[in-house]
Amino acid sequence: MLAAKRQDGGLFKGPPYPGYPFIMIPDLTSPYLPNGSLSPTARTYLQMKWPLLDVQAGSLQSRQALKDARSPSPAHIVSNKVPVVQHPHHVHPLTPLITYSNEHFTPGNPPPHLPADVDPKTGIPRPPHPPDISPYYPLSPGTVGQIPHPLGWLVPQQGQPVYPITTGGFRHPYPTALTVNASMSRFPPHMVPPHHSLHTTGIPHPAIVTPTVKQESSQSDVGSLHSSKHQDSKKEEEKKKPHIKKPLNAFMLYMKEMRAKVVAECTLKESAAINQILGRRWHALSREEQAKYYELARKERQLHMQLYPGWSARDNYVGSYGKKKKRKRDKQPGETNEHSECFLNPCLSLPPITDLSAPKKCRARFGLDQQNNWCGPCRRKKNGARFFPLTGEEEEVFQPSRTC
DNA sequence: AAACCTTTGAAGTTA
DNA sequence: TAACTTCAAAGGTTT
Repeated sequence: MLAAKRQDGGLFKGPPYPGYPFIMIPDLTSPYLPNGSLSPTARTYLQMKWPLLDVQAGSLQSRQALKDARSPSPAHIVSNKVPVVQHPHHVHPLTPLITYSNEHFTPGNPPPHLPADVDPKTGIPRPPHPPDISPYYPLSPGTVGQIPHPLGWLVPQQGQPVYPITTGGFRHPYPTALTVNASMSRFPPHMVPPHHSLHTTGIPHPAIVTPTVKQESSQSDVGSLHSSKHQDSKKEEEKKKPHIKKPLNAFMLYMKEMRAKVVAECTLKESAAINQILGRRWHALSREEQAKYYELARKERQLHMQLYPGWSARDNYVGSYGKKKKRKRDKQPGETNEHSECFLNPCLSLPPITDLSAPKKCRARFGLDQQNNWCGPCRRKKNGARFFPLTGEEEEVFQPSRTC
């Protein structure tokens, strides 16, 4: 219950940036920018994500927003921002938002004169990503209109039934709207039929990961030694149960969109380093820009709730999916990050990070405007922080502390 | 081959 | 209720 309350946006815990709810609440009912135009983010997202999903019957707070979101007629929707083709194995199905127009995410954007990207694997120069097309969707010119909608599982295809009712012959990554509704109406959450590992196209949904054969075999090996019938049946259930991934949070959505761009900008290829850059860029975003992602993340959660009423993040915790507990590498206090030097790369237009291990949780959690909520160590560190007015970005220069 | 690294945020668990 | 933990993505690196 609590989770549901938290997810519906009505009882949001204080967001990292206080401006978020106040910015976004009006946006719930209007995906339009202050200038009156529909924001590309909302435009693309809403057009693609909510054309058909019936969310009005429930009790979520933003029903009206969703209703409104679905309302715009095609004439209202500028199609030039709908370039998306979803690679079934790489793109989250809930990721039409990847279609954001870059123009709205200028912070940290590279200068236009930057050279074309080079594929790190092939060495072949990659064409620059068209501003309207997500870098996650490599499209050849003229193919946009031919490529299935990234939300094909939600969007009607020409000449095809919108929501084919499938039978046991197929597994669906996400249930179609019909099956969603059916499951919602016919089954209590814990009994939602797990028949959604594959889309009607047969393409496995990236958000749903079926345990691998190897995992299953290893489980069965163990089971052969110690299992009882009860344990076997339990494992059978687990085998059948698809792994429904968590909905992406705002930062994850941002990362997904911006990763390719950052990779293209500099020579770094290591995700950990890229993520550090993305984290800094995230903080460099204006609140309005961040708010877009928070809003999208909120809708992701809503949609996820609609699709998987009985799902809980707990389902993905260690043990329920057969993952081994992560091993932790001991990192000595003060140990410098091996990638620090990478941040000297001028392509980042950011100052070098002196101490990458410095925690930022208070800043991340409360934001700069609520420093009174920060823990003591973070406040002290903040006092010693150095600012770089050129980028407007804060750079902390202090000894690492594990306090926060 | 599997875990690690690294980021933020959501949500779960623990004390 | 605060603090802590896990997981979500990504892919090169480490074990």
